[in-house]
Amino acid sequence: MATQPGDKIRELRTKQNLLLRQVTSKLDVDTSIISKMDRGERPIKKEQIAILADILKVEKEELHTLWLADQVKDVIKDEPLADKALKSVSKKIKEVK
Amino acid sequence: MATQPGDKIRELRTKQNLLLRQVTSKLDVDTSIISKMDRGERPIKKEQIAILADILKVEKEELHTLWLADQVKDVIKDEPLADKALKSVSKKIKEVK
DNA sequence: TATAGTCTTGACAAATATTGGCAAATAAAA
DNA sequence: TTTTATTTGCCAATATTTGTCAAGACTATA
Repeated sequence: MATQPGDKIRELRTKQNLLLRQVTSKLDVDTSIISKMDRGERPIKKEQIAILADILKVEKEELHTLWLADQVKDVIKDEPLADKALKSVSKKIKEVK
Repeated sequence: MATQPGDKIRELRTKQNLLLRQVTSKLDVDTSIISKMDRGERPIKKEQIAILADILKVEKEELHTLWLADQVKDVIKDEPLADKALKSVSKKIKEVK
């Protein structure tokens, strides 16, 4: 299963036999950018997620959650205190609700 | 209780009757910067956390966890899917262990 | 092998964001 | 009030991010 947004995007694209070029046209970037986004070499912008979900006929929410988790992972990777920090944030979120 | 690193730093500093100027000397930045960091107007760098913990005689880990949580919060704030994303990241972390 | 189509890579410039310093304004203390 | 401490807004320097381009690699087909 795809756990990174890039993997998911590639998976969806290839399954639907879409070329990079066909995706870029709506996303308004060069094919090379998408190629890189696919492989996690370039970050994906939040606005692009919505467009991609549209093109690839997948729930925006699914892709967006994947993207958001990836953003978080970027912050806490290599951090020994990651677990503590995550718990504290989760707790704080609940309090707000 | 202080939940943001800035609040904590200010709390510690004032309790110990330290002036901004006295903190800046070891941190090598202008007082205005620390004033801003205190109030969350400027981000605090990771390296500065260790120095601050030193100056303020507090556990590095405590300050660092606070800082990390703040970084995460920055990413997920205003995100309706925050909770889902956080859970998925937590899960992923455990798997790695 | 040759060719055409697709994808990947790296270098580059432009745009954007981040940084800290300074000086003036404000607040607090004496 | 005078002095000291903190805050604020703005600036220039620096760093990061962005997308484009062109060249190279890969794949399939004839």
